[in-house]
Amino acid sequence: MLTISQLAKTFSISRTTVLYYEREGLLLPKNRSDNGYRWYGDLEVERLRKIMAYRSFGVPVAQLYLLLDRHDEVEQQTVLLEHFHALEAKVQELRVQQKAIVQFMGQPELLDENVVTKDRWTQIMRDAGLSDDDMRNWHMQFEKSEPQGHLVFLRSLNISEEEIEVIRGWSD
Amino acid sequence: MLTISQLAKTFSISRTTVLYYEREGLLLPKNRSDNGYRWYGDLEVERLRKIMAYRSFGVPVAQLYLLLDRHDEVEQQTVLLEHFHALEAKVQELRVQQKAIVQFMGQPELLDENVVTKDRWTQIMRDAGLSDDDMRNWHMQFEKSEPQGHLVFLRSLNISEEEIEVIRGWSD
DNA sequence: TGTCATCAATAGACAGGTCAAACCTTTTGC
DNA sequence: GCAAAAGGTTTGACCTGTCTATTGATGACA
Repeated sequence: MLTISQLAKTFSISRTTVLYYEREGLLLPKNRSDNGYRWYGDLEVERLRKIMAYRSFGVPVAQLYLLLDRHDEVEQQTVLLEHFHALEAKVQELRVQQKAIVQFMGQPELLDENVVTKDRWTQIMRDAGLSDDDMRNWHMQFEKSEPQGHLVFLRSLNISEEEIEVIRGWSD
Repeated sequence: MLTISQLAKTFSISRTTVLYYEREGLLLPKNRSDNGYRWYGDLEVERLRKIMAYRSFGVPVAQLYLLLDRHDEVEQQTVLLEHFHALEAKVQELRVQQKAIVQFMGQPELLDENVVTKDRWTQIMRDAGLSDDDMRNWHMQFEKSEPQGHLVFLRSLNISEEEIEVIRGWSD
């Protein structure tokens, strides 16, 4: 049996967070001693372990009850799948922003400034602290997730088609 | 010359948002009439257009001054690039969560109690052809990239706290 | 001059999740 | 038996960006 602070320490979270979960109806103490202290047993530890796991998936606290209280596996799988799609939607949102940035940087006439050349881009990335490997990984990730945007970007650097093919081929 | 509400309507944002940008020192009215009304000219409209563009890239308001006030293009490109990487980091974070969900949905018993024990997990990894050193490296990698997830995993194996500390300490 | 729209300035709400702090009571340890 | 530590409850801060609400003054129009 653990006190609230012991429980919190076990999971490297704060006492307040445990209280927050209790307020949300997610994690009730097994019982209270006469002095009002909360006591948590194995079941509660197990339950918090699940909560931490689901939270690490990014599942909102407000949806945890769907995964903890209902034991309908199909329902749970559905909830997780929906959350998965929600994550995907966020990713796509970020990708759109990345794409917009790349297009913007590749078309500096929007800023009435100079064209970004390959050398200039390389220097920019180097100044940002990226190693050659970092750049290679960056291109591979870009190619994998947004091949069209990557192509547009590479063309904007006035790189030869041959070199573009080489860079895009890194992902294979 | 536009009033604040006209300006806001032009960009489909609220008047309050324009005031917010002013409070942040990003967009000052060209002048004020005797009654205190704000008046915005072409320069201010153009400036707000840029603000809206950068915001659509997801650049935080707190960083906009780096892109608006400084006309060092290298500096601006660097800011945008750093933001690009910040977006990439967020994407990777979401991808890790997605991956965890997939793995979990494939093996939900991992979160059930007393199913996968340390011995069984060790056997699974051994069956998969991993040596002791491989497992050690696996844990170190896991701890380095996803300490919280690693902790959840180790606890799921019902390993003693002491042993967990040892394993997590391998990364030091 | 009354009425309605619009402006100014300020304050607070909201979202989500966690933590900190304040203040009071109980237990613990020397 | 006193002080530290840890428990209780409750409230607020943090983050970011935008919105609503409030109150009071001004402008335009009939």
